[in-house]
Amino acid sequence: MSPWIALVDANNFYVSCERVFNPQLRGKPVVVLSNNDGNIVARSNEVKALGIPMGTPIFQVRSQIRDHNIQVYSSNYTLYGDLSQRVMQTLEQFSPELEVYSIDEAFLGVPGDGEAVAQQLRSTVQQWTGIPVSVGVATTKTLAKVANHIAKKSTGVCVLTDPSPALAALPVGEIWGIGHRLSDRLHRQGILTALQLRDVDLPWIQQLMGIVGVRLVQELRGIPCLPLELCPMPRKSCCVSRSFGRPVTAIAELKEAVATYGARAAAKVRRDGLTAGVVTVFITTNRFKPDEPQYANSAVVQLPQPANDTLTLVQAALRAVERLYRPGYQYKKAGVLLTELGPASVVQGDLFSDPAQQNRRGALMRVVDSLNQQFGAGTVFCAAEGLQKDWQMRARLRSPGYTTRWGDLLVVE
DNA sequence: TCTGGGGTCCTAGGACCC
DNA sequence: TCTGGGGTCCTAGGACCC
Repeated sequence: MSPWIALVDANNFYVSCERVFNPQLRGKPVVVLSNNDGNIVARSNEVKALGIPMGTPIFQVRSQIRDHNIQVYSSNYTLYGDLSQRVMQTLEQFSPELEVYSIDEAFLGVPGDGEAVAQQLRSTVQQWTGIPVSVGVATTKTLAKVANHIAKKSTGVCVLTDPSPALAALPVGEIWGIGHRLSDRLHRQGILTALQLRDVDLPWIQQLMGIVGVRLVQELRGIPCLPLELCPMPRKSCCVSRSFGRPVTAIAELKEAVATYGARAAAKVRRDGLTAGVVTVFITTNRFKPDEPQYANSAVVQLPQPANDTLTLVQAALRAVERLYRPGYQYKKAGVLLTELGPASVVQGDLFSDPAQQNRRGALMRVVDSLNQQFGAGTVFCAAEGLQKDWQMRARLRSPGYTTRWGDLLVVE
């Protein structure tokens, strides 16, 4: 195992993605919104400096948007996913020990001179992809997170050779793995800094936080407990859910939405070479409107045998909607969750299944997937998904698909 | 008017079995 | 009054992450 772990984390990733293809945004305050144009999920440094917190609902800061001429974008996950891949491919050049941790973060095992590698990682990613990253280097993942934290606030690179001063300056709630609940619990015990947490008694922390706490303390001490996950474990669930652009009351519309989400989820598990054994559908009204009647429920459909074809999964999801739907409510959100995922290669038929029909379904899905891949998502779809989709989420301010749609290619004049 | 989406892991308690 | 022990599996809820 390499002596160092580097955490490479993109700066303001979604904003940086927008800036790659729209250089006029550089130096200007920019935010990217969540799905349905609801909350701020990415902020440029200029916006952070204004004190607008992460996750703020956009409608609460309308006046600041106007006064400071903040540039606002809807999420463009296709673009961000594509640029993420480019960043990860760049990182692969540096080490075979790469763990892609999220869309904008990766851990790397790096040998030799941590400082030199960190500098090189940073400049190469910038040059090859246009995305600015910060690099934190230390001996465990948790300490690499701390190092990255410092890198972000300083030169973009930090090698943590002596962690103690950094830990003394770090509030316990900012440690990776300590959320606000655990932070409160630790505060009540008089533990305020990362350094204090590092130096607690192990049995005591086991009592307070369980095995998670023990691992965390060990990591702070420089003893690795969280290994690099070099080959990603196959996922265990797949969820597609969205808020609606407006309240939905009719079951017909709810069914369209759930069929749409179910089809998306089916395509995702097929892409990953998986099948699902169970389909769960959930629907809910708007929890932010306590004056309106509230209803939230979910229904589970166990499939007779694991499947990944759109027709089977959508039919199951629609049966669930019929069980769930109650008239008289304003629905705000619905979702489809696929679980009991397993490899598609080992699916075996049950007594009553018709192998010939399954082969035809499989062939059909391969054609559908390749058409949608080639000509764009939505080229071929289930009639149940609807045509108008008036209920669809808002994304009024979406940037073009610069890297994934021929029609959106950047034109240089 | 307007408040996101997609995941993972751990634990406690109950059901069930021998 | 007195009421096994140990193991596994499942589930719901809690907590966290980006």
